[in-house]
Amino acid sequence: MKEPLGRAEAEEYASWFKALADATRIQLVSLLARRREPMTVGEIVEVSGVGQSTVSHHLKILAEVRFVLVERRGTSSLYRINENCVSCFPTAADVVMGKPVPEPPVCD
Amino acid sequence: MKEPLGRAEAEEYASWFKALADATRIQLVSLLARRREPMTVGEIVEVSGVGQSTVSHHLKILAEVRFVLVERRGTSSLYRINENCVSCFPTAADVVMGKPVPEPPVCD
DNA sequence: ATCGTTAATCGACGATAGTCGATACTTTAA
DNA sequence: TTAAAGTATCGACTATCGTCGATTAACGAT
Repeated sequence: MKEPLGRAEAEEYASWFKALADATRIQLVSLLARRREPMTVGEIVEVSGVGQSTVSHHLKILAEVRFVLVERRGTSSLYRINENCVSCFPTAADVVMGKPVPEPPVCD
Repeated sequence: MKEPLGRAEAEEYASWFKALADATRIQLVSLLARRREPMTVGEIVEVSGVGQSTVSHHLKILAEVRFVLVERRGTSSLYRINENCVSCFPTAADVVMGKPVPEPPVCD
């Protein structure tokens, strides 16, 4: 029988799911996904109604697993969905099947 | 343009991902997935090395989203993976594409 | 160089979540 | 009915997380 996941792998898997385990982050992802163009933090703050520092905090978490990509343009930061990461994001079936934990893809 | 997810839907999505956003729960799922037969809480406690009340607590969380199914047999509780739920578990792409939040499937 | 704009970081607070030991509950066996 | 076994729940503690306001840092314009 195949061995169950060790603690280290389990934590790696969990860190992926943690990125989407918050309603605010789900909303930010949903918002970015519905805009063709990248959005600045200020725009996101306006539309979402969440505080600026809070938005920045959540975007950082999403960026750490490369779910979103950031590009600095002048004094602004442009955030957009990383389509590559969306497709590499692990599924529940991956956990059950014991698939190796994906690494966040390196992009631009 | 399609509307981004509202708060209520975002929280429903988040509650799915929260179920797998903990390393211990990932390990329990992984363990159950690799055993053909259902396991009792006692067996899971032995193999996982986690305290009995902690195991019970995590199994309850997994059962609430029907990721695992429980069947009482005598004084024991038999837990097993719910294959239906594994396949209906939302993916990151579902969030991005604005797919309706899945309902945990009703089983047996 | 300074000022204004934008975003990231810091510090603090309350809320939530994970863990454990102890206790209560449920079911079977005697 | 009692006792024993197995599990769920409770209470407490700690750690982590989400949020906000304030501050700092980075950049462009004047």
